[in-house]
Amino acid sequence: MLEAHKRRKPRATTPRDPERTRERLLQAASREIYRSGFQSASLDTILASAGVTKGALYYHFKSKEALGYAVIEEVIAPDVHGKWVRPFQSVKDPIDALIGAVRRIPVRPADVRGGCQLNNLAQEMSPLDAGFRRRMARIFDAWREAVAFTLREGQTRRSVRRDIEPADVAASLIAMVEGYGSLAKNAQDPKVMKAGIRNIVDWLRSLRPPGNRKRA
Amino acid sequence: MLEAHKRRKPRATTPRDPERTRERLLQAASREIYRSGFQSASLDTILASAGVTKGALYYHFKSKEALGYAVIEEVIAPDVHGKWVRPFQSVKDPIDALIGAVRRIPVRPADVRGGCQLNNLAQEMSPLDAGFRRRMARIFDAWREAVAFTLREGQTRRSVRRDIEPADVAASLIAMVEGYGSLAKNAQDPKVMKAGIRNIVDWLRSLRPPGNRKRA
DNA sequence: GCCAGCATACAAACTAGTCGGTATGTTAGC
DNA sequence: GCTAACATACCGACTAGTTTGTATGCTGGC
Repeated sequence: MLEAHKRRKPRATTPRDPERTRERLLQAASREIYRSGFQSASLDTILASAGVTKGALYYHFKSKEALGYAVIEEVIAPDVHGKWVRPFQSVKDPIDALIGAVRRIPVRPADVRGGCQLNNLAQEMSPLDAGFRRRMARIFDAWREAVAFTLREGQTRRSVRRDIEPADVAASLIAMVEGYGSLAKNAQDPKVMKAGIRNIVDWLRSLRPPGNRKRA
Repeated sequence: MLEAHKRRKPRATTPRDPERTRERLLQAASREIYRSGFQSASLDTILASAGVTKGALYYHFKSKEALGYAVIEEVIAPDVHGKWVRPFQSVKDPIDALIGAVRRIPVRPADVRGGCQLNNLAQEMSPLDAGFRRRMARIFDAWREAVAFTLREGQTRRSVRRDIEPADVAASLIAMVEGYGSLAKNAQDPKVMKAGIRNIVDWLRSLRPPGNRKRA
């Protein structure tokens, strides 16, 4: 503390770019929450990872809770939307589309070990904070509704069995995806997730109308 | 400190009962971990709930981590064993037995909101602590093996379809149970869990050999 | 000059864990 | 049977560190 004169700022990053700073905070928070959970996520870790300090954080977000809400709305929700909602907005064969989405679930070791970010946070925070819970419930609802929608459409086009209830099937699909994700996360083993995906795919195939089976 | 003579101990509880003290600590820890997760579980809260102080805790357990391990081995493991392993050790009809176990899943609001204790802890701690992970992986393995075992037995007795792979079906069952549990926990709604249970039961019925269907 | 956009310093509360002390229980020697 | 010596079980204050959040200070661009 003797040399009080070294006032040289590193200035490695862009001098002033509030939007970028905010985005860096969001991404850093998302990573740290993914690793440690929300409650145990340390603001200091987030700040170090984002390369800013407390002042920047509390300029852009009024509390840790608000930062968490923003991560849900601006990071997690768009991610789920891009993987499980948008792909089904216009589709030829719903079963093919669902199988494709299931097959696109990441199965790299790091992904399997970390689990599903939405499910992680939902498990941790749903009983503890209504703000978290509601925001994530909206994401789950949109997910389920998108899957049910494409199944209903498939039923009218005779590419999906008509003796199944789209809403129930959609819920089952999500439950199996998250359930297998949980098992694989505990096992810390991509093979568990891959086996789960195969089971889900087989089950999805069984939803085609009889006589309309494509492959084995 | 002036009146050094009042040496009357309240003695409301049993004067000295180390086993009981240990058990109270375990139960209190289990409750607090169930509510807040392991990382955010406060030792002070556990101690207040158990009615003892730090000395007692660190006499019986050498660290918070050790306390967590003990909760898994002495609280969670026996619970899962009693619900998902013992019931299948000798059974007439595996499908009936599995349906019974699924139907016995607690669906009271408090249970649904809190979620499955094993799954909660597995989700939180598996990527963070190998000791936790291994202990819980053993529980999941025993669960899956018990279900697969009873399915295999059913196959030899012609009460279970022979074109299914017991290990896969067992994993699917667990994935669905935990997956629906997750959805219901986020929704904070027993109806979600009840609907999931109905779906699981229907799926279990489809595992009977053709022509051996019992009820509708 | 002014103020948005941060950095810095600090506060208050909480964390796991340690440590000296103490009361109770058990055993050994006589 | 009495007591010294020791072991067990537990208390509660204390430490060192971490937590979120606040209050203030600085700085560059318009």
